[in-house]
Amino acid sequence: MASAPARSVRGRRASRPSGDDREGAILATAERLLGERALRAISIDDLARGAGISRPTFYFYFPSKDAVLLALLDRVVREADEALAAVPDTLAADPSRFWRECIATYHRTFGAHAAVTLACAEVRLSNAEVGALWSRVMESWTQAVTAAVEGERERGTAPAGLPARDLAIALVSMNERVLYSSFAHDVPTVDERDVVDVLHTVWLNAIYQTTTPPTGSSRPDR
Amino acid sequence: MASAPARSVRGRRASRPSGDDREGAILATAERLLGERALRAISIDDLARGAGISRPTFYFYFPSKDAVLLALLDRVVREADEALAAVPDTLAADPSRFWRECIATYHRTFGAHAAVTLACAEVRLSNAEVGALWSRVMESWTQAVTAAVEGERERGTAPAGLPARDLAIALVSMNERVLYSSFAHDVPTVDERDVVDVLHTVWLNAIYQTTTPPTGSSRPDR
DNA sequence: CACGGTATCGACACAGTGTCGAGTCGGTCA
DNA sequence: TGACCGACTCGACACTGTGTCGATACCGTG
Repeated sequence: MASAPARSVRGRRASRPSGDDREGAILATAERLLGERALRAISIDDLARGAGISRPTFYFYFPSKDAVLLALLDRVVREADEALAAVPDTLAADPSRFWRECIATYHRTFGAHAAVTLACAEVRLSNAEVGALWSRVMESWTQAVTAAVEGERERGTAPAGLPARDLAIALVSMNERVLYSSFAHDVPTVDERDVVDVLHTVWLNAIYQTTTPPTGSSRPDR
Repeated sequence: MASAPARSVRGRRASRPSGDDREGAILATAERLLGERALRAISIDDLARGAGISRPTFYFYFPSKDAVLLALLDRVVREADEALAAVPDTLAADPSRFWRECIATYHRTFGAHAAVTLACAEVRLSNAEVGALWSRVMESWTQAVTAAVEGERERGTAPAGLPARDLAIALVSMNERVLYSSFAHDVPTVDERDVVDVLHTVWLNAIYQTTTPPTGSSRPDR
């Protein structure tokens, strides 16, 4: 949906770099520059020059600077979806580990593209498309958590309490914000090495209302 | 020299409005326009015109658009500080009520200036001064919670667990994000009427690890 | 080889920001 | 009273960045 418009197959090996090369070059330049400064401090001219083209030519590939970021976010989101799908479903056997793995996976994936994540967190407030994709991620994460919590309650593992969806929203929101602060080195922030641990603990308390998780935490040493 | 007479039409009023009037007018215009659209869609010319002055004159009062927002935020923060200081310290007698009142106070105060709050949440990512003030609020809120949690633990009311500061950061961050979504009518979001309730419950679980709060909630009906 | 889609850029129009210098105005003091 | 000062005001300018348009070059295909 959010990927670049599917153009017909472009010319093969030619003396001139193909459009796909250019598109990739713009994307690569953008991610590199985002590591140095904020998107708002990167002009379209910077992006174009970095990709070896002129500013008007940039518009042949992307309608705006934000569209480049959207494409970048799209890649990261896809990566996160894949990584999350690869998390083994140990919810029944070892719920603590399951929640921890999910949280750690988000942390790892978005942390690996912190520059893009940070830029998107800012742009999503002003750009509807980035905002929509971001919301979609939050929503799907929320739905998955809601379902898992309801499952645990049916199994009798977790006690009843707040509507599962409300609880899920609160927890997912907390993760977003805490992870963001951690990537941005915001103040106040949790020590980078402890974030996953801290979030994990709050999740368990909120879902199971118990100090000691149902089964031992995979990293109880702090 | 040889100034055109047609040019000096302005300044008809008997007494010129004072600088304070202008400053207040700019602030008022800004808060009003922020209720209609985002800061980025408000030009300095809009602000100046709204205050009855020209664009260059705007710069006599504020160095930039962001500075106006900073002044606005400063007022809201002051208001929040006062409101919070007025919350009765029932931590020992009725902890549940105490936490609820604190959360509700933030919700009420910032909610009363949702437009300013929303604008600041966006600008703080790009403007260092707004960001610093915002961080200061987060930090002081965090420190207060940290101290209260430590107090509860010493009293034996709350069990040991996560370092109090880490727990505080996680909870305060959650509040910020959930309250923001609520004001912004973001997706996913908790129903406006339930936000305080939901946050309150998660706080109690995280701090006391118990389903039923130490003493009855002041609004258990949902 | 000419045709058409792909790709490219110079030049322009435009919106917004910030600054400068030239003023106006009301009050103070010699 | 009139020279002066500081608060206040704005027209005009310089600058930066965005987005568009029309002209043109390139290249595989018929």
